[in-house]
Amino acid sequence: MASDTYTRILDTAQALIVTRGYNAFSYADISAVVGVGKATIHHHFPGKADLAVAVIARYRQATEDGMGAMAAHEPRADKRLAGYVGFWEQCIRDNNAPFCIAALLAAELPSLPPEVAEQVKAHFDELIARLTGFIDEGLKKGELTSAEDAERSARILVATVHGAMLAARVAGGDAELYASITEPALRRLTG
Amino acid sequence: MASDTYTRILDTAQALIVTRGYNAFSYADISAVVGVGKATIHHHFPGKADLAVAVIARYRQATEDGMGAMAAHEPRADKRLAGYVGFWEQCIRDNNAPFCIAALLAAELPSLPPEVAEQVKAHFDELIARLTGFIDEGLKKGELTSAEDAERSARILVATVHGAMLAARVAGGDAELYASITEPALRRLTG
DNA sequence: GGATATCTACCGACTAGTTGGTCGGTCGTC
DNA sequence: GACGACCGACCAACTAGTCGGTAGATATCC
Repeated sequence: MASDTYTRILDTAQALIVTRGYNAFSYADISAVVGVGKATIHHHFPGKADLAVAVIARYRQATEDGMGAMAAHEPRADKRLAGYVGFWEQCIRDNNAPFCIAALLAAELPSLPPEVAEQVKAHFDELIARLTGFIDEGLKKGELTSAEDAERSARILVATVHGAMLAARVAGGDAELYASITEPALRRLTG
Repeated sequence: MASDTYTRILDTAQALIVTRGYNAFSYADISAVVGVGKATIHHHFPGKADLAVAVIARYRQATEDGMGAMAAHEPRADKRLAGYVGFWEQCIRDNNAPFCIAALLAAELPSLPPEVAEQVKAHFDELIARLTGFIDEGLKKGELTSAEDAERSARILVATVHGAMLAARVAGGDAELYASITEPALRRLTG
């Protein structure tokens, strides 16, 4: 039973990590935003690494849920991939979570506590596995075309999406730029 | 005339930023590596932002020099692009500077001092401009083929390279993985 | 040529503020 | 009366940055 404060700490931590990364956010920052003492944060999450792990674990779950829902409700592989790519375009446009936490933390990976790094790696594995599944299915059903095998296509797509996020961030949160980079990558699969 | 200490501080700062990012390295770290007092670092670089700006400025110059040398000595556009993509593959393989500083700092952009952020943006602009020039020339000479215009192709290539760096870092510095992602992106242009 | 002034590189010791984290304790609820 | 949520006060370690000062090279003046 996640309490309200618990969830708000998690939300705030997630937002802070998305904009600043792991090393540049502090308990004091969260304390100020949530309006609760620093000790309270330690009560829910003993250490900073615990907090970060909880954030990514929840993020992984949300991703899995989203992917699962897509697998259940959207039969066409091309539309599934468009859904994944388009999801981030919308995030950048709305500026609510304009970056993939795991991608950001991946950049900082060598300076991350081991538990946190493991979560990041796990997210990448899951994401690649999901998309590989979608692409594999799409290739077999003829909804997608690719010169490469499914896994490699998935890795290329994810890399392009992450690189496009970076480009959009440098351009001040330019969702159009993100779209103009990812659209050809998507079209290369959907034909 | 850049003194020895000055250069070593710069080198160390660059190495630290590449592995940890801007927010997770300190004057004390550099002090310990270079073997000079913290005050000495402040003597050469008054503030942390000054140091970071100097690092990226030098990095930008090195990039421009490298790109210029390629433009001068390598006439074929396809080989120029392969040179750019292959450069990073070698960096990852040698593990000397296994990540583009500007790409790493781009992720941290919202938490960067404005002067540093500006340098990062400037690097991206220069890099895109250079590659756009290469691709534009290559398209006209028939050495390259692309469904998109030169600038867009350049942005796609850069995004793929940066995303592939991220993937390689997550995979523990896997240069093969980097190559397997970037190679198709390159082949899409070189035909 | 010798005394003097200036400059650069460098350092130890310090500061104010922040970091993640601990402690003992209070409050309300079950 | 036990328990979870919460808090203020505290801590040692670290942060970027400052200060006054030293050693050595170089330039200036007589």
